[in-house]
Amino acid sequence: MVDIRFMDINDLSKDLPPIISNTMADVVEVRLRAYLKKKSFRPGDALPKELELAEALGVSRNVLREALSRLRMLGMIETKKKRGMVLARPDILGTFERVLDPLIIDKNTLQDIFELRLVLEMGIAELLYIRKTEKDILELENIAKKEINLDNSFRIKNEIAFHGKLYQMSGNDTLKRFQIMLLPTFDYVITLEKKPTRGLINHLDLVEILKTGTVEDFKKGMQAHLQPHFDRLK
Amino acid sequence: MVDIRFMDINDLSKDLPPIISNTMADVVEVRLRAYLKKKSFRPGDALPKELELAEALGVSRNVLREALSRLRMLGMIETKKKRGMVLARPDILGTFERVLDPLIIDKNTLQDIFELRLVLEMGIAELLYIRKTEKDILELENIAKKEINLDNSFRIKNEIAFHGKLYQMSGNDTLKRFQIMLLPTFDYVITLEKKPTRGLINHLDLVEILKTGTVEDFKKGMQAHLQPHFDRLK
DNA sequence: ACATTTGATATGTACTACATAAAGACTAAA
DNA sequence: TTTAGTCTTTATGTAGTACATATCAAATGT
Repeated sequence: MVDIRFMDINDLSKDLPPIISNTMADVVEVRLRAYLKKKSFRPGDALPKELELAEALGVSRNVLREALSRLRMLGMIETKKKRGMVLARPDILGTFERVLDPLIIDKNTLQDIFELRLVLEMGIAELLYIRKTEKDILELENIAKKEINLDNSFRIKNEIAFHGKLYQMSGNDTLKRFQIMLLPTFDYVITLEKKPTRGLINHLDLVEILKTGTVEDFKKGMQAHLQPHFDRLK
Repeated sequence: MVDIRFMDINDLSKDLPPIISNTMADVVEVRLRAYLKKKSFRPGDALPKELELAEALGVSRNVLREALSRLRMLGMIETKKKRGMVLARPDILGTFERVLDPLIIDKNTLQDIFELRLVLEMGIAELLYIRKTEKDILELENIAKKEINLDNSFRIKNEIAFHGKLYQMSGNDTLKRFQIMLLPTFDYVITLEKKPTRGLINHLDLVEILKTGTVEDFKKGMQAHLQPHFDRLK
């Protein structure tokens, strides 16, 4: 027998996990997911109508609609007025952007995302060299040239343009669209650093490497370019 | 005046963007987002009650609740019985996992995600070397050792375990949780390749490099490890 | 055979009513 | 005074009904 007088609050919360009161809508949402999964609908397939679903699940149409609303927001289903509902192809990143957009991201997550950006830009070299074109490099160069003497606010925009172009050059749509997720980090950096820290390698240098250098050169260049940021990590 | 006979379909769709029949719930969702953003609530702050919000927006409580339900699902707000609260840490990836789970991802996206994985693993080296610990390396080694002779199905699990451990060692929670997003790609690879293609460097080699080698060594090692995959890209 | 109208139907919105849980106030006992 | 118990108030959760609206499909007219 355990003497409860000697149990501290931590042990207690460990033994008694908080009761998660699932609302009906939550349950219905999960059930619907399982249903879609089980019946393995193909995109475009018609779903039963709301009333039928509500009745089958034994909930009011209200509750069912709340659940449906969530799935619809995630792009998992689409509803037309009379057509009923069909299974759709969820736009993976579309949902992401919605969450991230108006967000007061807490500092830890922001830091996480910033690091994620570093990782992406360090790892993008191979794709770049597989898919870069003359035209792309020219555009990138134009972006880099513009930044010669810009004040701070325009500098950020140019940063975004440059690195965004790199993502686009990777030829990977999903990656490209990730930029939206990374946008907050560009401001974040500015607030972190007192004065613009510049690596040994700037954007124009990177462009030059893309033109004439090897993948290895580019990796080293990007590393040097981002070095100031890495130095701040711990 | 433009002669419509000479306008092709592209110009037309440009001038007449498709009508997106925003349902009230959609609008309310957006409005609520803007509201939260503007007022920049702190975590735990109480929101006006449903009736007040509904009245202010001029919609029924039903519609409002659909919108609230979505925000709740995204983790942007939490509602307790007597007071609605705003949550500051919308679980960015939590929503992701929900969408991705039962998903029939189309092939292009799957390919995109696979490439994303390659990019991440190529770029993770710096973080790893900043944060790796003896204990982590030991655990990683144990995972690598287990895979010596496994049949195919267990091999996938081990792949996942190994690379998952790498993500975890990066010390970046967001990155770690990305693994869930990447999981489908592991199967994807298997279906792509006829026989298990192995790079010149295997998992145990990578562990060895982590122990004694430099960051540069590890980058080269990872590159060699993933080379077969890069070879397939175009 | 084609264009128009009309009816049926499924989703969208509104409103009402009640259940339930939680916070706060109030009371009684140690 | 503090603690435990009860009651009241209140905001959310759930159910049900009614009607609006858009769309498909069949019926109708030319």
